[in-house]
Amino acid sequence: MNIKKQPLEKISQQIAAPLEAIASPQRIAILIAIGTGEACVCHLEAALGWRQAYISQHLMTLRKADILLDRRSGRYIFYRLKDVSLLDLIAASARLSGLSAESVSVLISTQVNPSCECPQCAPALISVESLKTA
Amino acid sequence: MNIKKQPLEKISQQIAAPLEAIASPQRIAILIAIGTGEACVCHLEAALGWRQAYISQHLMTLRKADILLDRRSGRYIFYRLKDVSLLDLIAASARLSGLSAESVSVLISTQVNPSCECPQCAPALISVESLKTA
DNA sequence: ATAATACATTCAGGATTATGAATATAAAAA
DNA sequence: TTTTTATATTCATAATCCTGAATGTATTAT
Repeated sequence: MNIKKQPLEKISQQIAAPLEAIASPQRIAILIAIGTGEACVCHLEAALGWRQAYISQHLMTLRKADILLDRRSGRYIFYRLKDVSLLDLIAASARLSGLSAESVSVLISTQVNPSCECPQCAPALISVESLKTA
Repeated sequence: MNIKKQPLEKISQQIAAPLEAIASPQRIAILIAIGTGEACVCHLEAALGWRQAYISQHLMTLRKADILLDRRSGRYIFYRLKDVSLLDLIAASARLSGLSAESVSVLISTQVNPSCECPQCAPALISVESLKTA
């Protein structure tokens, strides 16, 4: 055994730390909405239908727990998962709840929201708009 | 697509349910102490060094969340994980905290506690005791 | 029947969290 | 420079949770 056996109490505390941040319906919805890509706050507003301040608070919790990374681009701030394997953890948790892996992955893949006008989603809308004025 | 797309809000609520029960240092310690085997409350008392009532409360939380199963045998009640893959979820969460998979698995494998006299641990002690009186 | 053992439940206070309202900041546009 | 846009932060409070103390219940032993 070349691994020093740490006390169970200390280990379980470290394991619990990220889980405590993740274990909330709101933050799991946010993490799924971000998925493997990036999302700005306004995208999440459109995707989730919540007020901006509320979303920012949950994002702050996830950032403090070292789960999210952020990147500024102009006046947008894009969030992404620090470790994409977190989605596997969410999938594993879904299995525990009796959900199929697909019922989650279907949601993760929807990156573009028609009611969102952020740089991530807008390109899909431009063609539609330009048709009207043409 | 033959899967009906459920609303994100509902899905994330279902996913969060078990996580909310698990996401606590105390209950993760209990789950690791139970591991792939069975444990009675008195075993957990010895393994964790907590008072009995405190342990029972956390066990109740895990039972309500449908994470643990219990089996009565005489005056002992043995708890076990309903789904052993939960340990994979804990391992995945340990990885997120920067812990090695081994640092957790080492703890999971320690099923016998010398300071516990429950039926699970006593067999290992009998030989030691019988040597003294022989 | 009484006592002892193993475990569960209830209760209560302090600590923490969730959520909304209001406000602040930082970048870009006018 | 003023305004607008996108996002962050602070504050307050109701709700929840953690934890310990006390007590209840079920099973076995005497």
